Amino acid sequence: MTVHELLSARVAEALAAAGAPDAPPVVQPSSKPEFGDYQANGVMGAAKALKTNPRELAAKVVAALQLDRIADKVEIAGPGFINITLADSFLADTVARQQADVRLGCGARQSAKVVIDYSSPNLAKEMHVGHLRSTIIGDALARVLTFRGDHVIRQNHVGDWGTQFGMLTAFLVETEQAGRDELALDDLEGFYRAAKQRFDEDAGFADRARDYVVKLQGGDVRVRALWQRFLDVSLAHCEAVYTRLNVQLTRDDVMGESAYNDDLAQVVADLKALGLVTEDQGAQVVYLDEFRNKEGEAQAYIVQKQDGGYLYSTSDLAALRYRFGKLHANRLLYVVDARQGLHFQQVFVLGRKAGFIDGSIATEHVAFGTMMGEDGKPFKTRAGGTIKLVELLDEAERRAFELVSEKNGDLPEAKRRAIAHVVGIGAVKYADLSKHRTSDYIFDWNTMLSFEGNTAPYLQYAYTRMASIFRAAGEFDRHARLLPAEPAEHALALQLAQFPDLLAQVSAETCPHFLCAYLYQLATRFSRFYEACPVLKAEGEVRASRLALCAAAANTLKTGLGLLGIEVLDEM
RNA sequence: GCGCUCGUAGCUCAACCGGAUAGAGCAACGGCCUUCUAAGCCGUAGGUUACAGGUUCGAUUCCUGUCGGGCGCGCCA
Repeated sequence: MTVHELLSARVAEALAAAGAPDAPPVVQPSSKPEFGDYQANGVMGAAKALKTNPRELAAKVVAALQLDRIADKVEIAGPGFINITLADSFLADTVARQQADVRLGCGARQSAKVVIDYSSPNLAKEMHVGHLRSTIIGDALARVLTFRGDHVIRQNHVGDWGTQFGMLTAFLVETEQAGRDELALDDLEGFYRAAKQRFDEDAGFADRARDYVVKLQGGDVRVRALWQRFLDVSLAHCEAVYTRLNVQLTRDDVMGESAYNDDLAQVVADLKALGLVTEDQGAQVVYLDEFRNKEGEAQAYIVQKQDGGYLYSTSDLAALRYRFGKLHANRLLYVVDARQGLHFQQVFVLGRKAGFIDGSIATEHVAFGTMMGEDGKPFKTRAGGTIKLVELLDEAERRAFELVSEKNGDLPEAKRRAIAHVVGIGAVKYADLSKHRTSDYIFDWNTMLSFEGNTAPYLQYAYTRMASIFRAAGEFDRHARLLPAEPAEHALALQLAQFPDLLAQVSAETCPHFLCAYLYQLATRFSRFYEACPVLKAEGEVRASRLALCAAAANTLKTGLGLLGIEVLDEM
């Protein structure tokens, strides 16, 4: 049982004993240090329901509250808040128990089978900064859920199908026949641009491209082979980016649009059999009552074009059915741009209506904001293009290398390069993960590549301070008895004890920024402890306790950053 | 036109589903390295939470309206 669960249960019992059996306890970490460690706000609501005086009810609740050996102090404040200060010994025991557990107290719960759809780049082009959010938010969620004991299945729903692949394969044939090596596939972006230009300028080529689409989707062996070659190159590029970003996606996780090609006709046939489909102007359309506007007009959801072709609306239905029926998931997460919100609502509603999924499965669109430019308008470079992801990572590592050379120039260059990699990539990822995912995303080199304040390097720096202490200390007992007597020690121990509750929140709300905020607070509390409480200069059991507290902090910080896909360093 | 979403310090962002005096970082100003890494710590200043109503003990949070940004709405994904 976590600290929050324990306190909630005890306050609920006390409320029941005081005559409010069904009142929610509303326990949460205190908003200010003066209010103790936790506050229970449920009394006011309960008093209102019972039509009694909240202060009097609070007194009854406090009298009934069983927190022996848990809390040091329980006070009533304001209109009926109950402020709880936890006992140092309780915090010490809680932290010690967590540290003895590989899951840091986050396991032992009912696990779910969760499919997470994330990253999902279009393989026609190189990955650009717009792919960052889905990739790292999804990866962090996959790690957190796995850590908590869920069975996570990653699905990289790459864009590997559709009209542009006809154009690209046709162009591949052309360039090779012409022996134009300068258009080799190692520059995917340039290759795409050249193909697009050719498509726009030459009607003959455009016709050939359209013919290739038909051949590709019809299973033509030669065109399929060209297509496969293109995909191999593009996927290799993605994998290089994933490796560099420390993102746990492999080729085994790829389940692209093309994988559902053979199911699409069946999806439409099933929808028709259920009487859900209407033909309109030659297209097969589903109208859903759930999406009517005030005039009573239903939103159209096209599942088949008038030329017989299918759309992503169809393949998403096929994927939905696959993830439920074949993968047997009971939770589906789609880490996709918020602009597709309506689309996913339609997919979920229609999928349920068509029986592709049932009520036992949770479907969640883990939406994130649109990337904007520094002027607050939709993002574009001066040339109207996009910034490649590798360019961002190059710049991040370059700046980090400059900084580490300035701060710690005595280190050998290879070491500084290695540090710059971890710091630079960490900064980029943290800058993104630390923002609420639903807010629009402003792309800015400086804020994204900052190394001060609430940034990954700050957290990594705190870790190096811990590591430095361990180096100087030599052998010590990581599990020595904790005696968090000083305020800074108490605050740090409290923070550590809250780790399981925090991860539960991240899992429930699918919000990695909660974890960032937690780790920042952890690092801050450690830094204060570091300033206020000498470790190596202390003696006897105090020294042993502080070393063990550092060890617990280091373990939690490293684990937490690891769940964000961010590495730590022993020195930087 | 309809729908979704957002509007918080000069800037970038929080605020744990209605709780106490709205918190951080950056930028500004002032302190702290002979002592475990100063990428740090401490302090000062900075707010009519876009605006107007409403709901109640209590609203950044919920409801209505207005203004403003972004996005989405039948054959791209």
